[in-house]
Amino acid sequence: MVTLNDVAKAANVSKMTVSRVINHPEQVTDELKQLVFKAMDELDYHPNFAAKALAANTTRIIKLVILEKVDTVEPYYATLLMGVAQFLNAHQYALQVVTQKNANIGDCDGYIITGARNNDFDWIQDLDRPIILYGENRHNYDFVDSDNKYGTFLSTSAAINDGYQQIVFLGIELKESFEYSRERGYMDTMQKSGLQPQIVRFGNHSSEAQQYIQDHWSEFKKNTCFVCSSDRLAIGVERGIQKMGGNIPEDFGIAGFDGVFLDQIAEPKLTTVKQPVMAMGSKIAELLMQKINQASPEAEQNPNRERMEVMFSPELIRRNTTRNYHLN
Amino acid sequence: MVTLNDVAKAANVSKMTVSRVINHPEQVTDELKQLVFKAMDELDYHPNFAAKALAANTTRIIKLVILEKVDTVEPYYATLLMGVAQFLNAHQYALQVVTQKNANIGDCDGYIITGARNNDFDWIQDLDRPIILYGENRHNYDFVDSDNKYGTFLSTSAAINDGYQQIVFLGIELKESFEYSRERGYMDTMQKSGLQPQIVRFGNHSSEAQQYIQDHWSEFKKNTCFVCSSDRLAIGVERGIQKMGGNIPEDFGIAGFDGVFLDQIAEPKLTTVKQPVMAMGSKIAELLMQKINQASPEAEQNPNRERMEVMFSPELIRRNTTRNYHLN
DNA sequence: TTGTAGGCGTTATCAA
DNA sequence: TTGATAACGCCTACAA
Repeated sequence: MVTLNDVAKAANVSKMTVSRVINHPEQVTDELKQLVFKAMDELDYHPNFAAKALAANTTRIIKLVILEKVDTVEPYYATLLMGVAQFLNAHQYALQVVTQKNANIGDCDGYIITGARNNDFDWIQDLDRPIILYGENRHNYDFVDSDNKYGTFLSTSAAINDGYQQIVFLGIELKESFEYSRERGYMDTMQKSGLQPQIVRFGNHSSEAQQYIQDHWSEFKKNTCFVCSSDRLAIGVERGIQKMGGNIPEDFGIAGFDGVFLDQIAEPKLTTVKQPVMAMGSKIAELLMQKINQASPEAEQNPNRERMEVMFSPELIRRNTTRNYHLN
Repeated sequence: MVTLNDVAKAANVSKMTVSRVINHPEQVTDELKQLVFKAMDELDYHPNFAAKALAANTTRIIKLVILEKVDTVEPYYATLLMGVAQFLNAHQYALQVVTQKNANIGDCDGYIITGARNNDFDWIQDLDRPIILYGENRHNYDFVDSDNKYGTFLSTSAAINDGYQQIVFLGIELKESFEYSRERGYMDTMQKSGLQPQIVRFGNHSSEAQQYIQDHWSEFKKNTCFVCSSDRLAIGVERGIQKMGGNIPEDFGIAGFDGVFLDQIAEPKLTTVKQPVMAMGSKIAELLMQKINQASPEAEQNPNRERMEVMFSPELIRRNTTRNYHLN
């Protein structure tokens, strides 16, 4: 294993100079820097993760907390994780994937929390390291999310432009921030267009949405679009319409939300609001590292400090469940 | 932070004794052990990951290599990862999730490799740490997998017992070990029952399976069961049958393979061969740690050493795409 | 601007 | 069986 010392010898300097070239390059003359870089290169030097952590009295470990029942684990976690991992790897941080149950075993430098519901915040509050949440929240925690309101604005206004007359919103029966934002995006867009909003809500299961469509089939005139708060619901709607013999997308349109995996599984493939999950994962890691590096007890306590909220713009992917897919 | 030293003082012993209590308890008298345990407990001592790694000249990092295009990432990865993470966390190992591209950045103690295809083995061969693969292979690497042959034995023989007359196997067009095993399980079971096997193969996409069903609809008599090599294919079959107006499960049965996520998304829900993905994840981690702890250059080189192959028995989940779901 | 000394928490080695 | 010492690779603090 190549160490600082080896590089130092090769470059004919002390190991502190090498260390400085890495961590405080501005304190070293260009001349020496060149020598050191050359030596590092030739020896293929890679800093030792553990030694770094030990000396700095940090762990260089980030915990990714998944607050969902294990058997429910949504497919987007895999993608989110890839994004997180990418950034972390590049900055020599290791990852620990945990559930709430075993989250307190062992130390770490910071937390990424996903799937947090309102009743999780008691627990989250007790964590004593920097935290970034995946998902907007009303508890004043820093977060990264896609712009949920803008997302349903996109799908709702597309439905309007496509000429659907009746536009129904299928929401998730959950008193969570992201759901409110999605409903708001729909409401605002409808109102601006002078259209009558109509919202129904279910648990996030395709079967409930399907059942709803079948039970209320007579209420839907041709030329109706269903704007959904998730692809799961959208798939249920699609099945319900197919079962009742409705024509997609000519007479009935469907727009989903999420754009991870499920939208591709559906047939016809879903028009959906796609979240850039991978990029969001990287951003979360980036923000967390930023917080870790600035971390000071005062800063953390300061009620006036600015809250970090990063919203990614989702994108409307037009596919085969809304009319003008041929424009795509 | 509580260190070995703190515990040692509290227990009135040297820190080496404390260290031994943790790592070589058989070398310490019961008397002292009790004292040390008590002190550790009272102080809530947790060993320092980085210090351990530094002293032992290891990294205590395991790389999980995902060899798939990022946008394809299958949902089961999330579940597998939870299994791996669970074991690793319990043993103070950290995880690094990487793709092939960035797998060589930074050191590690071992590799877990998933999604390896035949053309990946050139690269895998160059890795110089213990390796466990997820998935059987013909390259003599240690692996954990579900018993693929047994899996299709289960689904095929259930189809026979359910009284389906014609039993068609839909395979994945891939020259990979797992696919051969699944086809073999079907073939053997058919032959033993004196039935005529019939195999067709596609890329692993639901649309291809659906198309096949529609194109060949006239060839399938009522009382046919489609045994599939993946839930993706099974979903396609289900759609094809529905489109053609076939009756599931009375006239046409479907059995999938995998049992992660997709089987639940289908409607009717799929009868499928479920792999215990979470448990397999834990087992992979366990085997890898075992290898790491025994690791010696000779052992690794020894061509006679026993290959580790752990097969998990999958389970047939009877749901609504085969006849006797009411038995469930 | 550069170098020296000491310490981070743990473990292997050797001595008692 | 137990304890003292040195080492792992890096970084901070201080000295030159």
